Amino acid sequence: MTSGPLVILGSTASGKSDVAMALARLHPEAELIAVDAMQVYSGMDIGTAKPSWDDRAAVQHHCLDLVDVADDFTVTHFAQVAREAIAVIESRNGCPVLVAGTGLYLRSVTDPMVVPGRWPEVHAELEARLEVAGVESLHDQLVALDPVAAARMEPNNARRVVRALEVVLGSGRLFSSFGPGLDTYPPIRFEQFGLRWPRPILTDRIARRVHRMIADGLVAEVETLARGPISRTARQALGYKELFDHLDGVCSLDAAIETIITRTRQFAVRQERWFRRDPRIRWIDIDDDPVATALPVLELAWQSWN
RNA sequence: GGUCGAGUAGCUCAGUCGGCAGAGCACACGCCUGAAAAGCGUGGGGUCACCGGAUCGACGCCGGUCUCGACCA
Repeated sequence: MTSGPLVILGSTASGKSDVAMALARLHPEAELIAVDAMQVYSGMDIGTAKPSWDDRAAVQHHCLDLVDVADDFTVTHFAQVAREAIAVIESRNGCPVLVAGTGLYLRSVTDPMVVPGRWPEVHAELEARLEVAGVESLHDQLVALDPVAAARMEPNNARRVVRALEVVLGSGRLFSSFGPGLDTYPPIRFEQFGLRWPRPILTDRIARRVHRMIADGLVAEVETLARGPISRTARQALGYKELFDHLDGVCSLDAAIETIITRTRQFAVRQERWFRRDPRIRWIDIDDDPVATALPVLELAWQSWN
């Protein structure tokens, strides 16, 4: 059986970074690629649980700090950078190991995804129509133009309806004609391992981690960001948007922390739901020490890979 | 001790004239193609504090009990 680069994936607080670091320390040729929609922002370190500077000095990391917090960021940009990183690592006989928490970003790297282009003027016009005419009107038009795409989304999901119409009107092609969709899982060269926890234990880990982030100075980090411009993409990061609210006087610090914990828990569940649909993932069940449990499994895979 | 108010889903609370028990959040399940830590859909869940009464019929009306809060003593 041929196998390719390893992917270590899991929800937030699943311990995937620790496991990846432990694996990389055993294999000097390993280089880590962070597949994470928020760790691409420089200046957002504590709240995104970015690898420490010590870890980054010990093991080569990629796809961290790609852009300034003032910039928007997209899947396509990520896919491009990550694919380049993989190519560079392999060209010097290194071994890329993807550490993934953002499902869509991971698919954009591992799968042959064709993401349609952008048509900003069409998009702006659709947003304007959304204001006056409402989602139903736009969805009706999508049903008429691209029934397949329309059937794949909730009529109420304005963001997706607008995007699909943007592509149809802008490209002259059907939105549904771009790639097979996310619900097909073709064979790929990546070997994916998922870290899976009993939910109550993960919930507890999340709460403890949020409190540790606060103790580590997350509020000060957010205060620093609040002084400068920040993109809508970065602004919505968990732990940041709630503390922006707190700093604006919307809620107390304790209330903000409770909200962060709740939303992070919900996010972790959404990550699990995304990943568990992918039949290509091999799951490692953990209920205590992620490194001790997962490392032997990954070592086996590593041996058959190299 | 007295007066008034409150008690309804895990939480915060709506519930009109007595006529099938509701919302938001939480939770569970699902979706996802240039914002994805984003955006959306579906669902489960009730001794309407308790006991009794009048009524064809009570969360609602009458009597009593308990708990909480405010005020008065």
